[in-house]
Amino acid sequence: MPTSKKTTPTRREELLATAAEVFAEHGYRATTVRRIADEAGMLAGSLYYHFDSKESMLDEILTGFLDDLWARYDAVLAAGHGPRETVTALVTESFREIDRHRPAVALYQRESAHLAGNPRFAYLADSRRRFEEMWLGVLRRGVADRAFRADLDTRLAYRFLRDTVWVAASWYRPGGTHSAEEIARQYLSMVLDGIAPRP
Amino acid sequence: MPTSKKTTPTRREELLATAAEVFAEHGYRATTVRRIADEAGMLAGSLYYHFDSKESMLDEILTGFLDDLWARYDAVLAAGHGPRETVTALVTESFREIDRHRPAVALYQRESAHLAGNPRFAYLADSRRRFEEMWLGVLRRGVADRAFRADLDTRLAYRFLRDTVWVAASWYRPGGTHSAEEIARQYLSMVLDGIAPRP
Amino acid sequence: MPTSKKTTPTRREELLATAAEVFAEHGYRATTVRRIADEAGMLAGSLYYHFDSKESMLDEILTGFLDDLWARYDAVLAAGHGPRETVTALVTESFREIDRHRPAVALYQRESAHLAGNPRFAYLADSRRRFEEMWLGVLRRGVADRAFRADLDTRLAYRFLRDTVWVAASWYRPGGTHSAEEIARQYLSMVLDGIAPRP
Amino acid sequence: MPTSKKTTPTRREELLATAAEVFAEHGYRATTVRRIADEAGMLAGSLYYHFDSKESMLDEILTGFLDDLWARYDAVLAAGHGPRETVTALVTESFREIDRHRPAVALYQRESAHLAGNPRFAYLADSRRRFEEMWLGVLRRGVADRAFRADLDTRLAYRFLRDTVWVAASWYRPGGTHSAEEIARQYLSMVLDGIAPRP
DNA sequence: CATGAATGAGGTTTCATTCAT
DNA sequence: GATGAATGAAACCTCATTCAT
Repeated sequence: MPTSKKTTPTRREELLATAAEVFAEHGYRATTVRRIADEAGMLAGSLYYHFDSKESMLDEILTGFLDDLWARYDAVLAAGHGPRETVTALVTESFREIDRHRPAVALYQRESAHLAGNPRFAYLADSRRRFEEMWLGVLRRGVADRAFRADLDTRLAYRFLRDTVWVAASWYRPGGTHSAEEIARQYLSMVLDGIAPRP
Repeated sequence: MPTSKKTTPTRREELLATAAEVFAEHGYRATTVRRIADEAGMLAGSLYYHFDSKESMLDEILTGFLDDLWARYDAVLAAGHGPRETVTALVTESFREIDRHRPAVALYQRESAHLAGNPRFAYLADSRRRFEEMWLGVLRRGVADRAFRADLDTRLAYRFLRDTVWVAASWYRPGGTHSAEEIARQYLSMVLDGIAPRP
Repeated sequence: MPTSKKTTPTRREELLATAAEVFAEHGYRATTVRRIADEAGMLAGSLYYHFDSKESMLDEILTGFLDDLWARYDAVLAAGHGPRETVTALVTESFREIDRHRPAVALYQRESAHLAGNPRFAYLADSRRRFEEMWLGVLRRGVADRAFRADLDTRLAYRFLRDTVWVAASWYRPGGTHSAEEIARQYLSMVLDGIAPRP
Repeated sequence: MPTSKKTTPTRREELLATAAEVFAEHGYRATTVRRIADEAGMLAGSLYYHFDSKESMLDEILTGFLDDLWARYDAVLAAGHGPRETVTALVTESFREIDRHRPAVALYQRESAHLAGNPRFAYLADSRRRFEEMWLGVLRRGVADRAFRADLDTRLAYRFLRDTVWVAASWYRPGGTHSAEEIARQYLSMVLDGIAPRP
């Protein structure tokens, strides 16, 4: 019986959620601070009572998402499952994360590549590296254990998995016909077993 | 009447290639006309001798790419292969297109969603629709023909394929270790047969 | 009967002292109300319980300083000394004033010129005029009395004295190696007798 | 027949002169970019074709002045005069500099203290140090040579001279009744010999 | 007395675009 | 074909000030 930790969100959190939504829809650059303020029912200047800059909103949105994501990934990795189960759990957690933080994930997908050059967002490159290590590790172990095909190009498979999962944030809508878990199951069946029928 | 077909590229074409490169790297909004001009070794104002506007550069880049792409897709569809072969051919052509027009593809991937609302770029929504119809048609026929698994969620598989292929434009570099055809083969083996070993 | 004459300073006075310090350091314009409030350990809005506006703080600081200064100058002038003694007394009182109200003096020196146009600060121009009259009077009397050199350009000497004294507020720090009186003595010896040795 | 080296000033130089004028009159902070542009007969944004920022205008004005000043001071020092002549020459050059670069000097006087903390303006602190060394050197040599009084407090005299000279920029107007050289002569007679008659 | 939150005016800066030369 | 200079709209941000609590 999980007691909801969610107390009433602070004004900051509300505003960040609004900002994330708009950023995700139009892109960071194309989003004006005025637009966010409009959406929040205040004047553009008023946002600066809560945040230092437009960039710091972006920063907070991305770190909030990544911190949460890694906490969950770490829990999965700590469980010590076999490769197939680990892939399953990681993909499932990823789709759950899209469910929880859709705008942040879409934003991350859209902007992280060119933000990574900015010192303030160096953690994006760090995260990307951990990501790569994590997936390559799981995939290689899977190949070694014969959980995955021996001829698998793990680097390519890593990119394939990474992209496939996160791009879903661009079309996924919480409360749609499929739950995050269902989408994860479908994706996994394609990735693990392919779309061609097994004999 | 010197219509240059594939001989030396015109100055326009050179400039468009430059613009596409910069757009792809930084995003359309974040790219300044001055930056494109710098890269082309001229002043910002001088670009307006060649193009009406920044938007018209974007337009020309995207139509150039889509016209080419559809010509090739249409050729594949006209060949009348079976579903598995058609998927194979379409995916292969897609990766070849990334090879030929990488910046344009990356740009398309990044910007098409929110450009679609702009009347000038209505053709993006049209293209997207044709895309969807094409893929859904192939996939459904494949399920009917038992070329693909009976339990395949074709809408989800469509998104999966679409995203998976195009996102590759964000990391693919022509002249890397894998040719476009090799990457296509690897992707197809994952999509068609999965990463788990077949019994 | 709590009229605080010179006992514990009221909160207003404390806040004005803080404001004067910050104004003097960064200039009036460059000083934000928030900065003053920070320094005073409160929020910007809270200052408005004590003062009408940022400008009224400036006003109070400047009038406080000028009222005090003129009371002292008037006492000197009323004493009816000769020119040399009067100059000595005025310069000494000026340095004492710097000692007592350093931030206010620095502020006055820095801002009075362009504040003088503002009707609210018309008293600055008045004060400047009285200043000029006072000094010119003393210097001219001194020349007439042969207390000062016959060839003295009194207008130039006036500016020289005025500037020389007040600019000291920008580097003087109370509690330094020299007392106000000592600095006054040194200044006077330079002004009255020059830095070259007297035969 | 000194051939005027002054070719027609570039647009940049014209704009800098305008900016310096306005900065000097109202202070750097209180001066809006729009005000400068108005004075120059253009729109605020147009200034950014010529300069990176308001700060870079300030920077260029100050470096232009200081470079010129030091070139002249260095020439004086290189001449190897005795202390009294050196002081005379330095003060005279200073007043000439006020004549040439009045707004820049006024600006320097008004803003250098609090700009010095800004890394971009570190050269202000450097210049101030060289200034101090130069003056202290001359004064000490003068005391040793008996050109100046034995009891002279050289540190105090340095400040006295420094301030006295530069503050004149706040009231000096080129083309007034006194030439720069005349003012210098008067100042020097006060500083060197005092305002009291010599016996 | 003080806080937290907001306003609104105005500031600096960016940038696509124009145009005479 | 290209340059140098400018426009003008709109962006981000600052800050004195207000006010309910």
